[in-house]
Amino acid sequence: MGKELEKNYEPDKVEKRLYKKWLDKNYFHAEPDSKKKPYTIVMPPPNITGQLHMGHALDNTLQDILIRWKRMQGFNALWQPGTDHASIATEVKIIQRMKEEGITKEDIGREGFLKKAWEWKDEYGGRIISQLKEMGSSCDWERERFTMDEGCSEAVQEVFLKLHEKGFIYKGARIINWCPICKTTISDAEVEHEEKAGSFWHLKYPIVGTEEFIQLATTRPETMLGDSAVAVNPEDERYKHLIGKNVMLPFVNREIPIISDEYVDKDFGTGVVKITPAHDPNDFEVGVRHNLPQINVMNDDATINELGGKYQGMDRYEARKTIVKDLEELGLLVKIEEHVHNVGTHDRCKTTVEPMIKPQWFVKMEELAQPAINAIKTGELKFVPERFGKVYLNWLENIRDWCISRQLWWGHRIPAYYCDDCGEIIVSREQPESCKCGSSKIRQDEDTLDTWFSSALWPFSTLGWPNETEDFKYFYPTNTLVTGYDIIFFWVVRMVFSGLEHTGKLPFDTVLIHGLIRDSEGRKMSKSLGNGIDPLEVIEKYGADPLRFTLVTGNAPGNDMRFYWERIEASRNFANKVWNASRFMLMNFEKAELKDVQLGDLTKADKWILSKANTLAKEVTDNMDKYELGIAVQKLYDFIWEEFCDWYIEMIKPRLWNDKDSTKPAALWTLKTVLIQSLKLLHPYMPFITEEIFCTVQEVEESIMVSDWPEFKPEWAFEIEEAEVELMKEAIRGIRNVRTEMNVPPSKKAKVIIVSEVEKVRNIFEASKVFFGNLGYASEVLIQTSKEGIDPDAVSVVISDAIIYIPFAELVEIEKEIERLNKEKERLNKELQRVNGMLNNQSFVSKAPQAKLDEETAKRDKYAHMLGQVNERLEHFSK
RNA sequence: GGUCGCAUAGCUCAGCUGGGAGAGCACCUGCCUUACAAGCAGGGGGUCAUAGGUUCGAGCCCUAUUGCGACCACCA
Repeated sequence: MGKELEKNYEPDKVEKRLYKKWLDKNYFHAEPDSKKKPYTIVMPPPNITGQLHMGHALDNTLQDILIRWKRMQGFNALWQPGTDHASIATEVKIIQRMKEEGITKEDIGREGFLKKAWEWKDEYGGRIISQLKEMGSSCDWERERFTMDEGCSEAVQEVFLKLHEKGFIYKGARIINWCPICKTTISDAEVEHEEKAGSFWHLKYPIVGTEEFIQLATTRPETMLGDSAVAVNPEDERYKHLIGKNVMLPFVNREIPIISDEYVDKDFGTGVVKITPAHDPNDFEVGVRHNLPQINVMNDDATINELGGKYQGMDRYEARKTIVKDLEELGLLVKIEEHVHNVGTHDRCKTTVEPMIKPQWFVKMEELAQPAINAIKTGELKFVPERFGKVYLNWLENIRDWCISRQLWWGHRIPAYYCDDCGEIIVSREQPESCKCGSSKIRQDEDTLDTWFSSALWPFSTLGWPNETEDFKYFYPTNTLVTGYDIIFFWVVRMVFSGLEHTGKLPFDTVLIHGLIRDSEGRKMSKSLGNGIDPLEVIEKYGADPLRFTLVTGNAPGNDMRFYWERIEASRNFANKVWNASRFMLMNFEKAELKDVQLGDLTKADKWILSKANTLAKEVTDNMDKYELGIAVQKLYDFIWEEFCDWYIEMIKPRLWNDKDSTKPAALWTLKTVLIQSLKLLHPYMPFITEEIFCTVQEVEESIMVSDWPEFKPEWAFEIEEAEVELMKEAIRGIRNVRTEMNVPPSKKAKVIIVSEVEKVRNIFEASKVFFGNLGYASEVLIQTSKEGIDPDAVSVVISDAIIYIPFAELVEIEKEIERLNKEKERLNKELQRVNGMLNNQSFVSKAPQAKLDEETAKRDKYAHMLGQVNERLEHFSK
């Protein structure tokens, strides 16, 4: 053991070196191996435009913990990484950059644009990957994939063709969400509903052939240009007589019918609704039921088109203002009310979405959703925490057809071709030479697919599907999916039904959901607020281990977490604690020879800590099995800091510093064994520091990450010794406590006399005399059967089955001692009262389990005995 | 409108199948004890939101209420 460690742990000196070592040794790589059980996690692919943020840091920390743990458990662990082309997000960014250069998409055309996009990908795609590496992520980088690489694109084509063939993909003119800024359709999932203050305009339309008007209310008066009916509820007595009549639509002078439809709520507004099938999803449905014309009055940029008469060319909001003004002039505006309503906005650019009718490609969802619904109902698919299963189920049960075509260039181009002569639509892998009508004027659909169409296939496209590769057969289905609750709809749902449909298997069995990292005030971290904490900054200042540790500490799955630098510091302090415990060990090993040590050579203290470490391994594993990482990490923290450092290391110092002590080798062996065990358990959470210490202590190159995960060993279970050491700790705590209360400085040593009538107890203290010197500031320890010969005025501590006298050389204030004893008496009385309350309760005695009964009975005896001792002491002082 | 979550120490949060309220930070006291002052020892501080109920026993289960928060939703 010639190696030494620095006084403080300095992450920047070790992290890069260790990560490189892991890569060089190829530890992260997994190959199919029929002799081992696979464990697979597929990484949610970050966008190529992305920069590492706290969300990624959390997501990847959780995955790395699981994968490192399973790898150590002996699984053939594969963490499959990659990136997402993120069609719209990337395209927007590229356009922005082109704008700075004064170029538009149209200037350079589709091909030119795609060239730029790939350049972008080459430039930025690797950035987030290298940032993930700084986190310590143990992904199999050799397998890094991209949603638009050849294999993934093949999968996309295959799925499109298959779904089309089965009739699940269709093209139709339906109402879709249109973003007038991005100039593309978006899916329902991409629409965010925001409450906005608006107005409710009450208008009246003249009824044809009468002098009457019908009054209605709308939040979007400009859509009147596209009205094709006015609807009332069939049961509404006020309007029954008007059904079937026509109204004259102002400005466009179109006669439209008054119809009746259940959709209209009699009690809302005036009970009359204008119907605009081309610009409202509900009106669209009404229109279909009543066979109304669909009149699209807007251009793609949401300006009014040629059907809008004099309003042509105006932006939708400008048209709104002008139309309201014009209606007012005609006396057709009744009133304006304040009105708060939900407005659909595009989640990316926050532009108000315009519903429009356009021919688009859709995936028919109802039938595809069914197996995904069953999977959660049968329990085959599990969410952690469970409640997110409801969110998932609710979405699937109310699912609508998925609009998958996008008017973008960056993405998978739809494999559909049109014959210019006969209008035939041909879905095929390659561009057909000619149409069956004989024409060769064939062109491909201009649109690309929703970016989630390819991510939906990610768990199997990355493993080689649609080809039956060895990887696919071995690693698929994957096991755990780790992601945030914000993309359950976008991604999780779609992976599940896609996996079931195309591979016949669930893509994973468990979805571990985590929350958001918020700022210290609980706000979402966002660019516009500028309140984001850069994980790379945390790593630079404190290291990756403290960051990872912080992200899993004190958090339950699915809950949001606030970020505090203080918490990072606390984790850093813990890392440093581990570091220094290891330093302590190394320093002592330098001066000693490690002999062969058998379990029989161990002292009670050794057995106590070994037994505790053994239990710890079991508990941590159990917690991790249940994905309770926050609890597991808390147990590790408490064990290492309190039990191992504060108690065990302090207990063995006298043995280590005394070369003549025959138990010194046992202490060294235990120290090392328990430290190594702790490091292994801690490794998934803090990979770097544990590796550095492990290799230094073991003087090996072989990594801790490929060592065996500790398992519970029956031969390490020492219940009796555990109880004995706990008794000794109780005595020492009592002594320290009294000394502080009596204001005795640590430098003042004092004699300690332990009196017990129980032989077993005396033996325990006899065997642990040595600890009282350095832990209890004792100058001398006497153990006796009776209090004979002890200064009756000495300060005393009553513990289970013993009383400890400390005759300080100086006089202590007797009042203080009496006060202290009285407090203790009060405490014991309260405890006794509680226990007696239970034991005297007939229903408790008859109904509580025997174990609980025994436990409480034992406590009663113990407290009663202690109380007797305390009373005896008090009697003495009252004389 | 619907669904779900949260309410526990000054702050931020844990608390697994119901069985004597925990951590980190902050605060108070005393210690530079040869692994660590990024530390050691000791301490104060909680009607577990409110009201009922189930139970021998409730922070935990049930019901209602209040206050936050999230998500979903076609009231024009």
